[in-house]
Amino acid sequence: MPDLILDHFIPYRLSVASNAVSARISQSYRRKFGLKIPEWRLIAILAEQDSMTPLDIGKAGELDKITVSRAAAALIERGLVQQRKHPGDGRSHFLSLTSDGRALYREIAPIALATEANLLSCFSNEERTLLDDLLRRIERSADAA
Amino acid sequence: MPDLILDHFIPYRLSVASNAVSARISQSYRRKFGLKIPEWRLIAILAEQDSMTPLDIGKAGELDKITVSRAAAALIERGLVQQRKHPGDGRSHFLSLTSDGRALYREIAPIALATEANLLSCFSNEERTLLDDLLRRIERSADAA
DNA sequence: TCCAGATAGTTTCAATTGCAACTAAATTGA
DNA sequence: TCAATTTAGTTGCAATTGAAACTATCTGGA
Repeated sequence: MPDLILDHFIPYRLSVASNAVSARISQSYRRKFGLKIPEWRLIAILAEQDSMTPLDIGKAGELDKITVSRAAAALIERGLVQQRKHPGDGRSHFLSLTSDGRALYREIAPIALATEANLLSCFSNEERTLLDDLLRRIERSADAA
Repeated sequence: MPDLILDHFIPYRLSVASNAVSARISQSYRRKFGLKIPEWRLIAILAEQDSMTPLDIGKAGELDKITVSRAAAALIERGLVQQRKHPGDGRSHFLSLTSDGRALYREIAPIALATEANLLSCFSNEERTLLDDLLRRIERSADAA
């Protein structure tokens, strides 16, 4: 009856692949470091940018403001992130990693990269780049509409 | 400091792309037909296979048994899916679409395909096939570990 | 200047999810 | 044969998530 074959339906394939990868990755962040995915993402962003407002973190990491707010609160509580006043805007503030936060990042980053390498072990470099590119394009396409 | 660039980290790209696509797609199922993603997926599976047990549906669609159970209950409630006894196993049962369910499927399927076509409108056929293939491989890789 | 939006971030509350416990039926093996 | 274990599916409860309301601050125009 159907001309739609779920098994070849790209949104389905994408969701299944993403779930499988997320499950695999988040397990290791969670078990070893007690971090949820948004928390890990926030750390990774701050490691690249040093100091940012929650709003900019959200933009940089596709996190909504509620998620950023909660992740930041949890990380501040654990002493991994610190807050300081935004000089020009009293509603906002800057977030940055503490030295504990940076130390944690230096522990996790290699593991994250190794996990990724493992996931992609059967991919050539071209394929890897291609996947990155295709994912970006489909994402842009989805956002557009 | 980091050798990990979030923006090129494949698990991140995958998650962002999948979320963008899911958001786009689920909105249309939800608004037009009042279906959640697992409900839609269950319908799509039954449209292909005609009659299956919840267990087999779960295997076919990467849904866990709780999700299948709840989706099926909701669809039965709406008269889109029906249950009948499993002759050989009293613990289980068969699920299939009712004629209303099939009618709904015939409405949604073309929309789903059109949405997919739209998402992939800037992809060549080769790229499309390639994406499917790459997603399958990374998924297998993630499941393996 | 000061009031009417607009904006940053947080909190509250309701919906969704997922684990673990549960029921019921089937299978295994002494 | 029948008790112990396994399996199919459901349900109850706790954690996660997200939308909308809220607080505090900022901006722009009379």
